[in-house]
Amino acid sequence: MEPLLLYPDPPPPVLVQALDLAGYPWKAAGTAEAATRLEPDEGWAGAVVSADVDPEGAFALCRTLRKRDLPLEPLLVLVAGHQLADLELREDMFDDFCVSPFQDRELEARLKHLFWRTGQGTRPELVEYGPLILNLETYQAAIAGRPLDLTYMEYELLKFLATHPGKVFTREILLSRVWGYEYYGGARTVDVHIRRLRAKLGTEHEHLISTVRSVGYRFGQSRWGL
Amino acid sequence: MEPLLLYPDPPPPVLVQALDLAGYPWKAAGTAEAATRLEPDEGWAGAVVSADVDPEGAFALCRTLRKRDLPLEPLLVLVAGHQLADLELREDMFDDFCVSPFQDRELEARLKHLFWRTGQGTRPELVEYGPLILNLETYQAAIAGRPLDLTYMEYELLKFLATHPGKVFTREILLSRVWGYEYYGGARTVDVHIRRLRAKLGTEHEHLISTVRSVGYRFGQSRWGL
DNA sequence: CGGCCATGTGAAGGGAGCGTGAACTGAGGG
DNA sequence: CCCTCAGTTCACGCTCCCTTCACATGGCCG
Repeated sequence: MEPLLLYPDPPPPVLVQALDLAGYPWKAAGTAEAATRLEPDEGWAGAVVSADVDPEGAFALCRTLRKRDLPLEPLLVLVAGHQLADLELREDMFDDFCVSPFQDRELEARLKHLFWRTGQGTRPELVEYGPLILNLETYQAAIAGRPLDLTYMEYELLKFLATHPGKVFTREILLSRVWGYEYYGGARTVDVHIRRLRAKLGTEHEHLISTVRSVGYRFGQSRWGL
Repeated sequence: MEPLLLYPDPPPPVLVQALDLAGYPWKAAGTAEAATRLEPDEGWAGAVVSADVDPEGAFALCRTLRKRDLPLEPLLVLVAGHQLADLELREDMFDDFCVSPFQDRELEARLKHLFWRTGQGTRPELVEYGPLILNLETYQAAIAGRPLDLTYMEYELLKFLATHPGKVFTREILLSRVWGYEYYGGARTVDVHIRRLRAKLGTEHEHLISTVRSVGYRFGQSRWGL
């Protein structure tokens, strides 16, 4: 799991304790610049911003995180009881809040519900097989969390193979199903695309596409076990 | 304002006190049948279900309210601290929760935030994505606070893209959805409008619209992991 | 071991797709 | 009538990548 972004730096000990107890990884940042600098390639899993010590800095950070090109979600703020009235003017800057002092398990329950909720709303149409994920709506692909930069034909070929895992296809079948029935070209074209796909999958995952000599190619495991 | 549905009947005095203090009208129901019988013509504004006395009955009611043709929203449950772990298995039965004993103003803040959040869905006068803001009522647009002077078609195109962030659309789909189903013209028209939009977004934000070669265009980015 | 066939590999060309500048059309206004 | 502006279309050129070919590699058979 990607780490949570915490504010301020260092974060309040009670917050750290609760997150460690719940098993959430985290990194702390004291400024928006630090948050950008420390951000993992896959982005933050979310943010927990403590606003009871430095409200101005905390909400300024919330605003910045929300205005990014890829808005940070979900965002949970910790507030003291006397700050509850201030939240009304900042509804758009957070997804949930927690009143200090809080129980460890309340924070954990809120994070769980937030992740569940934000995951529900934007459930895209996905093709998944092991570490491979294809997002059919956005034409994006990822292997083991790492984004894959695929060309159009590479994506179409991988999509076709991944939607029929374990099955072997001849080059001719692939040409007709992926390229189109009227396609007339050399069968070796398939080989080259398979090679590029393997290269982009990386040495760790290239075995996802296996060669069946004298027949064609197969994605994923064969179905002997079924 | 329509009344809130409360459970059980009679509701806990602390709950009644908090709601009366905040000015929310309410009616209590002890069973799902009573909830249906007492429901106003315009429907409930929401529900607050206290689960600390009778958890089984409370969550059974939640399930019933959620399974209706028009699911009741928003739904807030009150739980005792020791019940927090039970929430994980019932994520889909509530929108937010509050831990007893609670402060009056925490419940008020949670209801406010819930109404704000669910109100977003039914009243989208604003479209926001990161630094971009579209005001649908005034036909104004702004990027990172800077006003954008968009023409009609530019605005319509950007609005359509921004309301479906991450998703890729072909030129044909864009022509039919933005220009109109009966439109008959060259697909390159889309290219030119995309280019003008990028120019007006500025070099800092033009990457919000990305080209997916051989497919079409995409606004914003997609989230991975879920 | 040696021949043969199937597949992997590297490189090069050519064409499709898209960005870009500019012209054209029609509506609206002074 | 001329000017402006929005929308559309066109021509040009560049980039990318699909395709192809030649060669290398490797497995299977005698």
